[in-house]
Amino acid sequence: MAKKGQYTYEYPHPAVTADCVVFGYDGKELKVLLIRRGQEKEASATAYVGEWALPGGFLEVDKDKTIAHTAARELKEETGLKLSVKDFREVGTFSDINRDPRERVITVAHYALVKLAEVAADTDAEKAEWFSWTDIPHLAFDHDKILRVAFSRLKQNIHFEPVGFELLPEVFTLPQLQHLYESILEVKFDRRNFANKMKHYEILTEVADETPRHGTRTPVKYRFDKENYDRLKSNGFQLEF
Amino acid sequence: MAKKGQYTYEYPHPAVTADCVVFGYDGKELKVLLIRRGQEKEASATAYVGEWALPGGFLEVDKDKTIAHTAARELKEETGLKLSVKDFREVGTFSDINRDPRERVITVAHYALVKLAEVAADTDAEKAEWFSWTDIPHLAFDHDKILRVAFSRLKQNIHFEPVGFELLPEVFTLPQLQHLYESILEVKFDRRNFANKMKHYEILTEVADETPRHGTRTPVKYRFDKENYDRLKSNGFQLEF
DNA sequence: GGTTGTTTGTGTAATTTTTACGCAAAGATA
DNA sequence: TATCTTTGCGTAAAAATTACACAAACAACC
Repeated sequence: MAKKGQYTYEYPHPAVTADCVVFGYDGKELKVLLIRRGQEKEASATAYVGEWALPGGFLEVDKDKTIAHTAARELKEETGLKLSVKDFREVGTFSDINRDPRERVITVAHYALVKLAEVAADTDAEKAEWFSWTDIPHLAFDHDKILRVAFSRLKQNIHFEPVGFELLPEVFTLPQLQHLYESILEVKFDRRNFANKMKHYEILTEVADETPRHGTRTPVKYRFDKENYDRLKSNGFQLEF
Repeated sequence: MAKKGQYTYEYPHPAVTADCVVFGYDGKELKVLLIRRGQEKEASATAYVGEWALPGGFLEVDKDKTIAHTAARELKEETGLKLSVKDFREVGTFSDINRDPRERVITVAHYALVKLAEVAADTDAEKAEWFSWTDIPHLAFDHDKILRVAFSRLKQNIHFEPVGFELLPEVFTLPQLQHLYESILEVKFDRRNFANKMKHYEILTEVADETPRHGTRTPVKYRFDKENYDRLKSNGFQLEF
């Protein structure tokens, strides 16, 4: 353990943290990964022990190349989830002078999208838990606010980026995709118009169906065509949902 | 002056700064306010002395309520320009481990839009200078990158917010407004379609013309109708330019 | 004072995009 | 076998976007 008072500066410095809003989708609801505070073997005295919070932690000044690296490292440490640095999108900075009772802490919030089915096994159930978007508990610090801003950022970004495909499994159906869009945008679409519009973009590839699904007519399965998406995008096309 | 080594922490802390990209518009070109580094009577040893840079400076840990307050305070100190805290929109965080040669410095970039004609007299010509967007010098630190990101953020936001009106004088003409949109979006519009679309939004109020203008047919003058804009917006309308 | 050149304002038809909507087939359940 | 839910498909109406031409205001020039 480091000796107290080891690091001195001529002027006061704030602590800087990165927080992570990790969104997942189980085919029905949008979910968020939260941790319970307290178990940490961390530097500073803990605060909000026992409460739910966003995963996150302190920037390591001489290790973390960027604040996104902090986010990735802390997410791994606190939840077991190992994501690439470029999976994190910045939400914004939260800097209210009293947002942390211990000392002045500025946090840079990020969000990330994961394929829930594929990563569910990786999340350390001891520390972390997936919560439905509609059933989020009260959170520590200003994390409620961060969560709201992160969601609104996701809602904006879905208009211009194919973020939906990062939340769905490799192979998915149109009704699944539509339901996801409806969950994020909080609206309802007409099934036929949604399908027409999606197909018009030519970014879906039909996949040969193997495993029939549950109790109704089996929907056609698709895969996101990233090659074509990148090609269209480089030709100046916009997604515009 | 504070004694050296006065502030100690158990773990290393980064310094945090706020930088400001202030955009103005002179009726012809988009402009940016820059300062020349060096004159500062600041805490830390200076870096990039004599080079051009974005105005900005260090968070005062126990004074600045939020990082936006830092931006406003530093802009005032360095350029004389006094803006309200809510005039600043966050661009993003820049945190590369080597972006400042002195110590680890995280900066939160902001942008602000001003009515150039009204504030030009306030800017301290000793320290600050307005540069045309098309003729920006090389900047200190990673400020070139920050500037590019700030501009792209402005470019995005103009689609959803009436940002154009923050850059124009109270009273302006349609050709001025169109030219501003073209400058920011880097496209050309058809004059008639632009006028039709704008008028369709019903956010412009015609103003009785008093002072005829320069060498051609005098254009009709307008004022931004904020009341109606807010009303339309609360009814769920979108600007969508 | 007339001519020329530049800038502004206006409206409509053609095209494209978005919206609204009905029906038949696939499979599950009773 | 009948019924229910879910999926896939296409078209007509409405709305938005685009393309486009001419006349009037004013300045500058002769």
